[in-house]
Amino acid sequence: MNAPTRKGRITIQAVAEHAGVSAMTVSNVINQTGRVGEATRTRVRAAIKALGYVPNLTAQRLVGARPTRLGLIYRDVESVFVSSTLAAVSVEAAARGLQLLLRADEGLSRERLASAVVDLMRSGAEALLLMPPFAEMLSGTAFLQSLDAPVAAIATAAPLPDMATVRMDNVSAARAVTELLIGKGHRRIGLIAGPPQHSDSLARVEGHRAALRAHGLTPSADLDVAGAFSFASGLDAAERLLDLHPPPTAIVAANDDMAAGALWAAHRRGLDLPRDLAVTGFDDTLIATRVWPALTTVRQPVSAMAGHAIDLLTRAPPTQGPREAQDAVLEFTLIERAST
Amino acid sequence: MNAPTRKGRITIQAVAEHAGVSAMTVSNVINQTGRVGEATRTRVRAAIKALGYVPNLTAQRLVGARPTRLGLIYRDVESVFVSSTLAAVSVEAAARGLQLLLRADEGLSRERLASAVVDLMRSGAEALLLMPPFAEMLSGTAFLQSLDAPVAAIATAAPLPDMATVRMDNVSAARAVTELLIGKGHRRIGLIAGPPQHSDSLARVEGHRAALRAHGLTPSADLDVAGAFSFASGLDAAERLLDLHPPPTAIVAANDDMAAGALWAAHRRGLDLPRDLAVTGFDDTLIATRVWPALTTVRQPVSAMAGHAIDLLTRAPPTQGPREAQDAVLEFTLIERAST
DNA sequence: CTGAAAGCGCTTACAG
DNA sequence: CTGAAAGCGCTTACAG
Repeated sequence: MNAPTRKGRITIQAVAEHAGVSAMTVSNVINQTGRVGEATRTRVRAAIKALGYVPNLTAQRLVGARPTRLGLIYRDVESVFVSSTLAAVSVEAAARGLQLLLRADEGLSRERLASAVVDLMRSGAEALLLMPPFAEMLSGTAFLQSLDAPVAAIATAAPLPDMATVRMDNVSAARAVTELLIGKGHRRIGLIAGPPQHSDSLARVEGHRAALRAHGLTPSADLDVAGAFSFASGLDAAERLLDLHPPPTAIVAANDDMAAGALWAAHRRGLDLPRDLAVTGFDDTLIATRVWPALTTVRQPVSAMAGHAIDLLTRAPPTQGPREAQDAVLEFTLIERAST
Repeated sequence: MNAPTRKGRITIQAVAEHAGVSAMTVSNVINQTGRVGEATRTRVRAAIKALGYVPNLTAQRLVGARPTRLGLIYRDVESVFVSSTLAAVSVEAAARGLQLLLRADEGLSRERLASAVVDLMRSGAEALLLMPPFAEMLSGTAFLQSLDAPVAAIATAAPLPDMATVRMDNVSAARAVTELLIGKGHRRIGLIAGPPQHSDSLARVEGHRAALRAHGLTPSADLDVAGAFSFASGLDAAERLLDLHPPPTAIVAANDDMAAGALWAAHRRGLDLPRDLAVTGFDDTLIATRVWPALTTVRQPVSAMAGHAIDLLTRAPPTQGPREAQDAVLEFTLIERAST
């Protein structure tokens, strides 16, 4: 098996000569643009195959109209969810031959976020991929309006008027989780919420409460504790819940990291899980199957979301006045494991 | 705050006009190549700043000699280590404005691996980043010799003759882990090894045995169990170790995922950790601080390794006969947590 | 020290 | 249906 040498790279020109046509016709065949005769098309395809031609993405990009460089703002890489999402976005972008430009923004200020986005665009980003809380922070701002590039968000709770969204139904998913617990006889269920800046976090709280109400249970204030999506915040929140008299028999956490914290709090007190306490997570990150006992959780289809959002971003026709925002809702899966 | 529009992007030409020089001089200032007068340099820099100019990477790439597209082969994305490494490589590559081309290869065949690499090069990869077991599989082959592109590997156990390597001292790290346990009085220590195709895995076994010998302990065959770096394999291996009479008082696992499996085996038997059993991992992945109890482990500087390897790859002078392989050894950190 | 010219490998209007 | 020409935004020899 021989490796292709760098200099000997096959160009569109070589294919054109081999097929006895112009480079432009080869381009037309590849991009399925323009009308090309069936015979010519076949001949060009044969030449491409014979020479093992692969278009040079860089050249394609230099001139192409479609966005090929994606900007992504992220925060909290230490979080398993963010780390996995970054990996998923990378894989999906690479699979489409796109370049990814990343920028961390740990602040909560709109100003700083906007300047991070500007930097990203200056560095060559031609489309913007967001996730909570950035999507919510930017939505509705004049800054976003002034951004002459397609924008999409994944994992938001609801469609947004000024950007494409790809998401799952967080309310229904959270409702399903709590109903699972109610079905198992739990009546006193603690909730560890996520940060209010994240719309998905709020939707999960809403779903939880809807399930309680639907089953004639009154959501009580002392059973609702605020968290921040972090492991440490989950641990703290669970400690407070377990200090109640009587303590809850189950804890619903708005993500896996906080659920892992709840497991720790239970272990510290020597509780027998799930007999003394049931715990649920959200996202089905890698840790869900590593902690003890394994977490009942909701699988969020992150890779599919990322791929879908990227497709919306790169297939969007080049800017031509205000586009109507698209919205896609992907399926979630409730996964029952040993923690309930 | 205003966003830059796509069409209005500032080019090298604009900077040149603003500074009253040629585009080539601007290029020379940016790339610090060629001799440019101090006054001119200052003027150009001012123009760059005034206009907020950022070079167009795509154009730079089309013509540039240095590799700007990195190929990476990976496997086992479900593994926390691999997922984090992918995220780390993405971040490091993006920080340098490089494009990452990914390809999964789940097989163990050299043929398939080689054809995956060829595909990657055909798609435009100009340099190749490897990790175990791929680095070991390719090293010494004629195929690698025929590859006209720089190659680097991270996380191998030893330098390799035909590629650059960036790694840590796995032998010393594993030795330190086992000595920590010996220092705490453990004399009967079980080992869950990783797959033999990974050189780092073998080095960890070696370090463990060296520690035993150094303290007059005889490595016994029944205490050494084979694993595969996966959680499930760690669980299985630990079950076998705990079935021994007498069982070990400590288990050293060659990575965190297998250590998590060992924790599960212990929990299933109702053992009190670390009193009844101490467990150690390796890598300090995200799960190390989520499992209960938190794992004593070795932090492998993955991001730094990735960054360093990428620098070696992209700063290498364009192919000019056989290069001597470079090797860098980064520091590890032994982290003691509640599992020991 | 500085620049005019050629070219990287494609695609996009525009002709024919 | 097919092609000649221009151009995307840079950098690289080569002059001066």
